[in-house]
Amino acid sequence: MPKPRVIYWFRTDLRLHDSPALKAALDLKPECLYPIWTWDPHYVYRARVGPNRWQFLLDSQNDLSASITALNPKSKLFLIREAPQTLLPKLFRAWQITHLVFEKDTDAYARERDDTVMALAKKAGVEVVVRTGRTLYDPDELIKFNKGKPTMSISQVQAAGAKIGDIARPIPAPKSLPDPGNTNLDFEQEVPVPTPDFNSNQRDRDENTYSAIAGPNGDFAVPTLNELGLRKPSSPHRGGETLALEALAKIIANKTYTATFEKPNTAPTAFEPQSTTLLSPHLHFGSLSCREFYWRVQDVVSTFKGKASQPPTSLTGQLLFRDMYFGAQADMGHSFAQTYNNSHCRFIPWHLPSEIDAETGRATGEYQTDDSQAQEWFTRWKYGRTGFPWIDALMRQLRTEGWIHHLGRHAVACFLTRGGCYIDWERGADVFEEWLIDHETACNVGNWQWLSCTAFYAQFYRCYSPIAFPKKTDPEGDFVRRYVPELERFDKKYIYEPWKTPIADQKAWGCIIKGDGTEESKGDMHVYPKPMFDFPERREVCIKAMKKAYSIGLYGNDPKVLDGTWRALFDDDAEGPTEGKQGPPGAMVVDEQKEADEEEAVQSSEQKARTQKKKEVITNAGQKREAGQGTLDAMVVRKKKKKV
DNA sequence: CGAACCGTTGGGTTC
DNA sequence: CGAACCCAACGGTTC
Repeated sequence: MPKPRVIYWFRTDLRLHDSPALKAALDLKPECLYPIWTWDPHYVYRARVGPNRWQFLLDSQNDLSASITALNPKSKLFLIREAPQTLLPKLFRAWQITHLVFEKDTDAYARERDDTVMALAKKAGVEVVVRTGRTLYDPDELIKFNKGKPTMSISQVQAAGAKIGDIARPIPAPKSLPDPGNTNLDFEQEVPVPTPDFNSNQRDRDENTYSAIAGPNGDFAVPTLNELGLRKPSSPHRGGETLALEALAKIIANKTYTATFEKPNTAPTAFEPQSTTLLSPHLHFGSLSCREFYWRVQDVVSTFKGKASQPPTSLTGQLLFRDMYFGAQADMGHSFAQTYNNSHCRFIPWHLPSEIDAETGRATGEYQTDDSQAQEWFTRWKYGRTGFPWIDALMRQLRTEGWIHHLGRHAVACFLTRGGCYIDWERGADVFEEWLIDHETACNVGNWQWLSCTAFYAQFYRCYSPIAFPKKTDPEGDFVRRYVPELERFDKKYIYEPWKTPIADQKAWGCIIKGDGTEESKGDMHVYPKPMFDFPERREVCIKAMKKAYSIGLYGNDPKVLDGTWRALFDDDAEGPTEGKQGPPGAMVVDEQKEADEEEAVQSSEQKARTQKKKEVITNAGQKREAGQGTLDAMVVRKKKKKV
């Protein structure tokens, strides 16, 4: 038997401590171990990732690479710039690999990717070793012990978890690592096609990370933000296992905080420091193990002299919610992240619905602008110009720092969907995906469904007020003053509703409340927009619309949703794109043939204008661009035409 | 089977 | 000022 030559494939497990998969690799007693990262074009071009999360990823990779080198000066994180599906078979041959080891990943794309890679490994005679480590429980096990169904409530997770058994204690980081073998790459690099590039709006120059397979210096280095062509990151939150373990230690040192933490009682208005742990981005990239977190907390709780908090509100409870969302996503795959064809997501006729590729049934990443006012509200929401200081402060904090408090996320999500704009939760999820440094598809999508009352939660009459809610924890308005500095000098009486401020006071406090957020400040006088709608009025409209949608009771996989006949069930004057003749022909699907027929049949100039408007494609940045070559639209069109 | 109760995180009024 | 209660009312689970 030849001695094992092992590739350890790092993905969302950028750490050395508590890695069951890395332990499995070392247990093989390999002759050589290659710690690698495959620079996947799916992540570079297809996922929405802003500069702040890129920075966090590169931080995490660089820190891990340094830690590997500290254990073995010959080793590092070998970063190889090619899609894993084409790269790995070539590596198997070039390095005479016997084993491929990685941590299980149940994300929809990751499953497909790993299935492909496992088939290729089998073909190459390479043994694959997979270990669970990303969540407290294996999501597939959770489903199995939840009667084969997705975990949709925390009690289901707790019941299934009790059947699975104890959560494993963390594994210490290895004290040494085997040498890598030769690192020859005597094969051709397959350079990916960079279009469509969903991250083009994140760049201010060309992306150039595929210039050479082992990087511009041939040293397998982690790419730089410069190579990625990214705009400058603005977040103060930085990544890496070293920082993660330091941050955890600091939290654990405060025994009262750790043992009595109750999420609903933490303040979303707190900043410097924030009221929650901010460990979520480390959990996402795997620079912190969830079991390390769980047991360090549990050990404090079990020796705590006072009354400790309990799941689901306690710190460990937060990890259970994470597992719940993974257990839901793992069962539903791609359909989990969209309404269309989702068996567990309620259908609500929101504005700005996702465009669906009729062939695959999957969201294309684009959306339909059914209503110009909703589009304007969406853009104002995204860029923090709604005229509601609480909402705007949160969205500005999100954009610049990449992190906001969980309850702040509730506030902006409720406002965008069922409690204000009546805009599709998928639009909000897209923005969070782009800007959050802790973006985790399962948790992000799950929480957007929760807040929009389309899954996990149904009490839509409980609605967050952008005025009353922040007042509870921040009557002075310090949070708003920090992130909406033009209102810094406003009296606390008006800080959450500045449009009520007398003109004389507006002038005295240096900010005029007027316009829609597009107006420039004049001299030393700032301008802050008027609220974009009357909130109590919108709340009433939304609750009424939600009540109607609930009574109709469709889910995303209902035949009426799939074929578009849902329209007949909703009133023409209700919220949402419900107007039978004016709306897109089939559910959220744009049927190209029908669209073309309609175009030909256009008679009035009014209709003509509308048809032309539909041809504009709105990017995830809310910027209009021409639909054409290089867009996902174009790709889909090509695919369809080929079939015809 | 129906009623009661519960669900991590609402707002407003009353006491 | 904090706790208790109502508002108008969801689905899922328990009894």
